[in-house]
Amino acid sequence: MGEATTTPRERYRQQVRAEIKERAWEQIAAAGASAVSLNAIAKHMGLSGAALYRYFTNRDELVTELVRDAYQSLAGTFRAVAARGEGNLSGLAHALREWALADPQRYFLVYGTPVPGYRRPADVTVIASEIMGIVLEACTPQPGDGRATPFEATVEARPKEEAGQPLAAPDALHTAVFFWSRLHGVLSMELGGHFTGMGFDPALLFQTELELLLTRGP
Amino acid sequence: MGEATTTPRERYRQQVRAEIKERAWEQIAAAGASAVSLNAIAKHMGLSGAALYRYFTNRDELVTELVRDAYQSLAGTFRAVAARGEGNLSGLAHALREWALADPQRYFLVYGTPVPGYRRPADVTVIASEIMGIVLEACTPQPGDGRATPFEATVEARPKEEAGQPLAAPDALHTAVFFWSRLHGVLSMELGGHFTGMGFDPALLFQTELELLLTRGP
DNA sequence: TGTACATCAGTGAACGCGCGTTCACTGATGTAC
DNA sequence: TGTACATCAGTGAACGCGCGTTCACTGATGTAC
Repeated sequence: MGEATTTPRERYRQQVRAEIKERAWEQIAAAGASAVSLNAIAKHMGLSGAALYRYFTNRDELVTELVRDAYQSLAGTFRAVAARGEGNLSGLAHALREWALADPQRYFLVYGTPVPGYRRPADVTVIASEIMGIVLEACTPQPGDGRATPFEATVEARPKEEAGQPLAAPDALHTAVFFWSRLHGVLSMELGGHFTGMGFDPALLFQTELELLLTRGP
Repeated sequence: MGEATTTPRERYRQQVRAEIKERAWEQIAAAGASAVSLNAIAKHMGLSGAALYRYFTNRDELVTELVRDAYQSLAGTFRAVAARGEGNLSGLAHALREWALADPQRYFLVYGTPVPGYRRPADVTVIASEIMGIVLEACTPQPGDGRATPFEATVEARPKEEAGQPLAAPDALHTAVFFWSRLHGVLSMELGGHFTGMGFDPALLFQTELELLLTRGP
């Protein structure tokens, strides 16, 4: 254990911080991100509202911390999947879906409606590009790999251009972006309830979209 | 003009209602949907807060009305496109993108992060399915049309199944759903700023995704 | 081990604020005769 | 056309509420000698 130097006080501090964030997540799950309230969290914890200012300088810092944690959680999930040797597009896709379904509001905090005027802190942007990096890696043909692309179908089998307008080369970045946007499309429609009453199984839709991506590329 | 029976008072009423909604949209554009405030709107219009209760029974009714208007606006846009004879997938896609870019927050009010616990009123759901109906129509081969599907490439040229797992038949509903989810994916990533700093032209991405859909189907 | 001091978690009162909403009212606009 | 009445837009004061945040404080926990 590297944190042997951690004092009991510091440990307690981190526990309370963690509980504050947990309560904040409960509020978000119950009424959306704008419902996060320091006073309400304090009351729920049996503390006075002022006590929370020992742990966060203000409400904004708490929310920013939640956003950061959300990004970090996804990055960690992806890293774990990759470490398990399942860091291909299929593995990442299923990890993404599981992660999103586990806490939809956390997912939306990252990829949902942007709050006008809100700027992601620089370090969060770094985590975001780390996430994209892992996807990108899955889209990059590995040396020693049998195939030249992450797809089962070969690139050559696909039409090179359409109606005289050349399509962008299906390079890794291109693939990663469409991997992301398509899965986000299906996922956010599912979580937003836009499929309900249409007689579709969202899991199957996700799977279908993923398979189309895997077999044909973007 | 069928509204010849409208009294001046009623006309005035509608004007004020319209201005209230306009101010509400400004608030949404500035700080998100949760920032809609009757008092702030009233102050901005030079009225007392209580005056607005002549026009909306409460805050909730105003917000619901905005949601309804957003759906109706998109439905109207789609209807107009169809009436212009451009109701194919390409025409609808570009209309969707224009509509979304014209007012991103309006777009997100419809397809953005769902507010936990919020139920769309029944009549809004009706409009939503009307919108889907127009898309569905564009996905349905028209009698007298030269082609059997809305795609340039024929269905037969595509592999019927992959790895022994049969793909769902690319029928109209299937096509419509993927049309919607893919374009929503690209659009919401663009509007959410998740493409910034990646060196992509969002318009081109949208166009590319659309063309892939048109030439290869879902 | 005991004492003196420093650190720090948490309190409770207070601040100003903006919110949604109600209510009795004034005054202007429209309607009926 | 003029008068009597009804309708209705808007006022302003008031309500209770919860919010974020500050501040001087108490009391418990940790540290130094």
